[in-house]
Amino acid sequence: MSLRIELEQIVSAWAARNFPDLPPEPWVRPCTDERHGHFQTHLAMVAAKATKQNPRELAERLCKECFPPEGWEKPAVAGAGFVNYRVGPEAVGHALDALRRDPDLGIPKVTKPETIVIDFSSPNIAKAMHVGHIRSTLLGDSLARLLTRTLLGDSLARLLTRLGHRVTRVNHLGDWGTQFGKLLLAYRAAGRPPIESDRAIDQLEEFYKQGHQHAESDPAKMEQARAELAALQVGDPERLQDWRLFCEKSAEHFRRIYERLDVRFDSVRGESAYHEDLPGVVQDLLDKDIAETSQGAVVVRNPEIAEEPYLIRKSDGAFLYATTDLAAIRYRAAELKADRIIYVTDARQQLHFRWLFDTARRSGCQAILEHVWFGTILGPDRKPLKSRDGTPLKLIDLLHEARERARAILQTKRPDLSPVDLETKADLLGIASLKYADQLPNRNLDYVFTWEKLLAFDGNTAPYILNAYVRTRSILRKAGLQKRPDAPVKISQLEEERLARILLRFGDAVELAAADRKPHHLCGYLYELAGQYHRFFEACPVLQLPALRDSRLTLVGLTGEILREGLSLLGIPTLEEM
RNA sequence: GCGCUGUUAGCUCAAUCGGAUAGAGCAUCUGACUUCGGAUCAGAAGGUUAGAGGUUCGAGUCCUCUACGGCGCACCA
Repeated sequence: MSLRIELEQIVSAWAARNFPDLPPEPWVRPCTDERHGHFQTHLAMVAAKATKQNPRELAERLCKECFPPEGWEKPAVAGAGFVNYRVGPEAVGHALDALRRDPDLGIPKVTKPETIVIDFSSPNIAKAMHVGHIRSTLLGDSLARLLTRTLLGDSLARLLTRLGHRVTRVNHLGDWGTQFGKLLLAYRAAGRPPIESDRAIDQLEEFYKQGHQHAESDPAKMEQARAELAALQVGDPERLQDWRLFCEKSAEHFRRIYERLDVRFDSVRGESAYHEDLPGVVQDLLDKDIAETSQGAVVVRNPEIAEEPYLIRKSDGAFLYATTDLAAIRYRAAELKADRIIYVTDARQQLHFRWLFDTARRSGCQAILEHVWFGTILGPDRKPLKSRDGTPLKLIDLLHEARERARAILQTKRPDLSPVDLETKADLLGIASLKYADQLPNRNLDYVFTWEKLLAFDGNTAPYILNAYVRTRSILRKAGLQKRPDAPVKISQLEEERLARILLRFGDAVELAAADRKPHHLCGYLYELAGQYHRFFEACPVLQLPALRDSRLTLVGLTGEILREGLSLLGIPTLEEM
């Protein structure tokens, strides 16, 4: 248990006894300025306001009645009614004893485990994955890891699986939309040529582009494209065969990218899987008087959301992605037993999801529905990031470039590496940097992408944190150890006490990132930890002082484990040396 | 027009659902290499948090208005 939580329990118990009407909130927080103390509570001021008492007097009382645990200093009142607490070195040592025995490294268990479906990534068939998919892919992956880890916990977790969230990662592929009419049109006009695996996606994109151009400029072609789609959707064998080919080739492309990113799914289920459910979904909404017909189409209305209605069936009888999403919710609630469904998409779909959730709830959906949205990745010109020719930047090119740049830097820093080693490390560093840089900014904001920032080695970057990790490994190697010793930690210097206190905050950081669905909180924590480790490293010799050696090696080992675990929650691998 | 969202140091970003003197990195300047890995560390400088009101012990954070930007508003996904 973290120092903060230990104190939190004491203070919140006092709050519950004396001010039962106050809404629960975390009363104990780390001080922003160490000079005030290590932890503070503003409880007295909030309680004073609610009960019209004097805040300083209340703070004095809190001080007297809320004894901190053994080994802490006496609390003190400051400012308008803050109460400050300071931990002593022995208490920090004791807390570390608990931390080093905790296989979960301080990550708390959820009290109410849920079955959670996370819908993320969702690329379209016959199109290369591009830069627009990266945030959803990485954010969704991190959320899945965070939510899983929060509950599952490492080894102890197997015993406690039933106490953890059960996370199902879903890739909802765009494999059934109107783009297939245009694609089929051009593909068949070209005589259905074979699709070659190594450039399959490029070929398919080219056909789509042709079909799109033709259809846009020629109403007759547009009509043909519509006919192609209709033929596919009623199950024409030849079109179906073509469609399957497109899906297969696209799946290979996705698989290669997910493999490189180390992202996996429990369920890959495209829009086509819901095709047969759609008439029933619309009929059900009509039966329940949630939907109505309007100008030949079927719509849902809710003036609280918008004037314009939500379209679930076109006047020509075709269905839309709204309909598919409604069908998917039913499937996930009924078949996957989801208590909660989390959608990870860009900000532009907010209105769609408001409609979707509202409609689903009105039709009786019990699952909690959540839209976790994120901003756009911008180029240096503050416009959405594009490749040189103006098309969306392809993910595969992004990964390639990341590796090239990482290799170039490695070659100057580590000319001694063997070619094989160089390749492996360049690949890992490139991907680690890319993943970290993408998850560092608050997901709600647009952010500006630059290669310089991405692969920089100083500042808040993956290489900086990995460097700290590598140094922890290096010291243990030098000490002749495979893993950390498990010795009591004796705090003797300020820089090691600071390091220890940060280590003890890991659980809080993970919990915050998971609760907020914002992995960037974890990035901030890891950066702080890596920075403090570097300062500790400067100030505190580890191997030279026999009396402190085991204690400090334990601290070093714990730092390494938490860095590794934290990075892995972000989907970022570590390496033993770089 | 309606709605969502944003504006913090020259640049890129933080700030734990209202807490103490708003923090980092880059860029600029100054130091520390007989190193447990210098891909590091120490320090300087840089701010009226877009602007104006309001709420209160306390506002970058909440409310109102204004300015500027991004995005979305049936028959694409």
